[in-house]
Amino acid sequence: MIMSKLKILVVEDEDDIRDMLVMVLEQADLHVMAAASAEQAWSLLAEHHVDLVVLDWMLPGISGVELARRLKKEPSYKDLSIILLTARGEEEDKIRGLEIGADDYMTKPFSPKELVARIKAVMRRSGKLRESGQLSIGDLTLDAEQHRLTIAGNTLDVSPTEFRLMQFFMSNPDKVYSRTHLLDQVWGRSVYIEERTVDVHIRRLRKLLAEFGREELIQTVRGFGYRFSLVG
Amino acid sequence: MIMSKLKILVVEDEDDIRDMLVMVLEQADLHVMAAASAEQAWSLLAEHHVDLVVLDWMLPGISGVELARRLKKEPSYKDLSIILLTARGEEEDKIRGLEIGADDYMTKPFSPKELVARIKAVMRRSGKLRESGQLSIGDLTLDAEQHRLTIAGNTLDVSPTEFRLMQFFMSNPDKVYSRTHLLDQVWGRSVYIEERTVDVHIRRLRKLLAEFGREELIQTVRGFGYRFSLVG
DNA sequence: TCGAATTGTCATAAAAACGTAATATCGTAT
DNA sequence: ATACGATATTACGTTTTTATGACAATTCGA
Repeated sequence: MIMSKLKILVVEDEDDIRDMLVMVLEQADLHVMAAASAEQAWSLLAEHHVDLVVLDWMLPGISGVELARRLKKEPSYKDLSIILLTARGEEEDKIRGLEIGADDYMTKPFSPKELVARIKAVMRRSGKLRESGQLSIGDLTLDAEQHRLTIAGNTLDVSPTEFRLMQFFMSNPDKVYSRTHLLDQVWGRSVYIEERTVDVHIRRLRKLLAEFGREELIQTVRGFGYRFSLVG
Repeated sequence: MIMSKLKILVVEDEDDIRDMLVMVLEQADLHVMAAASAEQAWSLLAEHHVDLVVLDWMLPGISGVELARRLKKEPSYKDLSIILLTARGEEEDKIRGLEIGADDYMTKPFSPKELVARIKAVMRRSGKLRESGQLSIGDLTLDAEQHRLTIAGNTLDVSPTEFRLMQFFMSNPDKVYSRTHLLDQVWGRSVYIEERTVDVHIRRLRKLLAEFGREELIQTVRGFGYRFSLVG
């Protein structure tokens, strides 16, 4: 299926960083626009459809936080996702950023890889990222378009959260993920949820898989987290 | 992604230069140790697995050249790479250095960038620059990402502590470690645990390895500790 | 608006991992 | 060959971690 690229707007006043961001995101096959100020960003947003804004916290004039607040107030931008870039680990910033309505945040310096991963995660959660057609592992098939999970032809009746969890696992098989990581990727960083909640969802998935004798696909790695893998 | 860093030993008597080197190399995401003399270097090498030595040509006492010569004579260090630092670009030094068996040389002053580049180049040549997060020794493979330990394809079911112990051994093969050292490295310096406890964990690992006839990989060195090695 | 489905949390059960001590073996210097 | 110190092995109580079932709050449709 052909699908137009996701459109990202980068708002960052420092030229070097902005250029770097643009390059990184274009590399990741995203459609990128850039603005050096909140004002410029505002007019670009008015003219172009944008899926997600990568927004620097500190901007001259109207700050990133303020812009985020205004965007979130505007009903026409309710589908717009926002990722805030904050300077080194200011815990308070994170909290305020998420309160304002940002979907995620990143602290500088960050790895390009992580930024792209977070953008995709945010997009996936907001349903803007159509993960390419089908994912098949063993006799499990996850069809993102149909939002359907089948095992040897039988449809599994999974809830939305379980579906996203399974989607994450099947997109990243064989690797161990901590509960924290799973919460970040599947639930998003803008919600605070107990780590143990992951266990419960894992159990629900396993219960479904068990009906077809495939519960061993989701493996516990004691002390670390969970892994999805065909091999025991 | 977790990936065992390349381990570098800097041997340089001048404090300023040594500190600078350490800083530069750490910046480049290398695991760095430092020694001020050949003697100190020798004992560090005995205790830690090191991939490459950055060695000053002129050292008080045993000179860098002499240390290089001795290292190259020692069969247990045959996989150790050496980069010599010489004061001026004396062509003669260069020749002697390479004759001795150094893998590369650099003349002071040099740019940090160049040093890092040469280190990577040497490592690449000797095949130590691994791309994946895998550690393979013989038919044993430890994959940090998957958090999985396999022997000839079969997954070994190891507990968290055993996994870390194995990870340490496989990152530092062919060297003897005392129980104290193992406790420090694998359990952490902050816990107090009986030395004999190490024996028990060693046994548990051996028991697993024995299922595949590989229990001799972990060897007892009476009076000193344990060693992980392919050679009996 | 009323119910079914979904979701997060908690309490408790169950399992796995750990460290220690007791005992058996082994290695080696007399 | 023997005794002594070091290592191997086993068993066991405790602690840590995970699994599970129930429940209340919330969401989502019908």
